[in-house]
Amino acid sequence: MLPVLPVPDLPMNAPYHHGDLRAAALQMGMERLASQEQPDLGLRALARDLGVSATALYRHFPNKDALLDALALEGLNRLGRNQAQAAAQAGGGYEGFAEVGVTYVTWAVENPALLRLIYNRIGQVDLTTDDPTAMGEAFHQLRAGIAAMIPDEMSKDQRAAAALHAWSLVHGLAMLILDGQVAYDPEMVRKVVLMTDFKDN
Amino acid sequence: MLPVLPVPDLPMNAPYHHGDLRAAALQMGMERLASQEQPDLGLRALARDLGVSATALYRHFPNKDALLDALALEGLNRLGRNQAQAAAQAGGGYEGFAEVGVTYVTWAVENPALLRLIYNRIGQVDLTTDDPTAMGEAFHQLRAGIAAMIPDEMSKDQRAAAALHAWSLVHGLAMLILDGQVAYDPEMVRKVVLMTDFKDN
DNA sequence: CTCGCAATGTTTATGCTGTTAACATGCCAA
DNA sequence: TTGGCATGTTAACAGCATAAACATTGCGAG
Repeated sequence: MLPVLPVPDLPMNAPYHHGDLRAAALQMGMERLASQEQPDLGLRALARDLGVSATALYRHFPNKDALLDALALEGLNRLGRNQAQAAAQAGGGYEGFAEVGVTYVTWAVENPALLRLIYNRIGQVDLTTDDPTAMGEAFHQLRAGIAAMIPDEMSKDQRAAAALHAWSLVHGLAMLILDGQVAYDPEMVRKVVLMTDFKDN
Repeated sequence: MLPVLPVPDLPMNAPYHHGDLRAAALQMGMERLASQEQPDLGLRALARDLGVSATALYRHFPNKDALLDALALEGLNRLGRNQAQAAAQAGGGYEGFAEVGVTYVTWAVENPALLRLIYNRIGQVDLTTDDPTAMGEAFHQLRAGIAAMIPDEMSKDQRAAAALHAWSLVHGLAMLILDGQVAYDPEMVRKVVLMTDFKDN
């Protein structure tokens, strides 16, 4: 009794085969990226894991780049939320500033392929796409999250320089770690981040 | 009189077709990298430009990765020499430190594909290769060039942290510029680099 | 001087990739 | 109920790295 019969009315059991592929592709793509180091995906392998034909994805994405852009945008939103949350939780001043920086590096270490994908894709966004401002908007949010920790009493130019300094520092440190040039160590990250001088030069 | 006859003893006139391919491949590869943004090479295109068959390169390199590794190593040596020269020319102290940092970013802006190739390749060097220490040695030289500008009176730990800070900062800034996140401006670079505080925290 | 071998280059072939076109299926609206 | 549109599949193409078999060249030993 209680046989498991296929219910055609409920698309939740089979969400993609005749349901919401694209969402499934994006989710599977994110899982793939989460479990590997390099941001190389491969349409055929992805379709195979989805139990779908290789060319089915072309009904939902014009090409591979569009799929990767969508994944990069999702990753960028996650990163932006992560930074905003860290900025909100952290106290003000120098200590909080370091906390946000450590958060960025930690996220990068935990999501290497996603971080790489974000910066790989952002450089070559086609502004003629249907949603041209999405990427730029998400990056603006990331910058805002970083800039939130800069002391208020600084001049506008100084604030911009400080924000760029902070971004460059944590991004470079993250990249060096991801590329295997330096081992990840939260203590070391904090120490390195705290070597920033907000005084005017 | 004085006819230009083919001198078979001098391989300089036709260096590759029956001469020194491999050297020609590396040279052509470097030229290719110098004239483009992305470090994607393509064996077939390279062989075509060399006027040689697609598979001819396999007589001199076990595979594409080996070719790219060789190019990355050459690029790393150039970068290391560039930094060493800058460290030697620059005065000591804070100002000289900034000069070396600006030099790194400038070189990266002028050699985008090469810088990307270096950091792409270094992460996955196979230590079982015939020359395992070449890459590590070149990177050690680069680190030494950066560390040369750190004040002498600092403790060993502080020196290490300061060197890592400097490397992360300039590398991250260079990457953000190469990825189109921030426009290149030498003044801005110098200002950002000078926001480093060597005092102990 | 010549013969033979090793180094070097070419041709052919294999399996991978992204991508397109032609064909099939299924759901929803008129 | 039926026609059309969204979605999926199959077949095919070009380009990629790579391997195997074949061709050629040049150099060194006899």
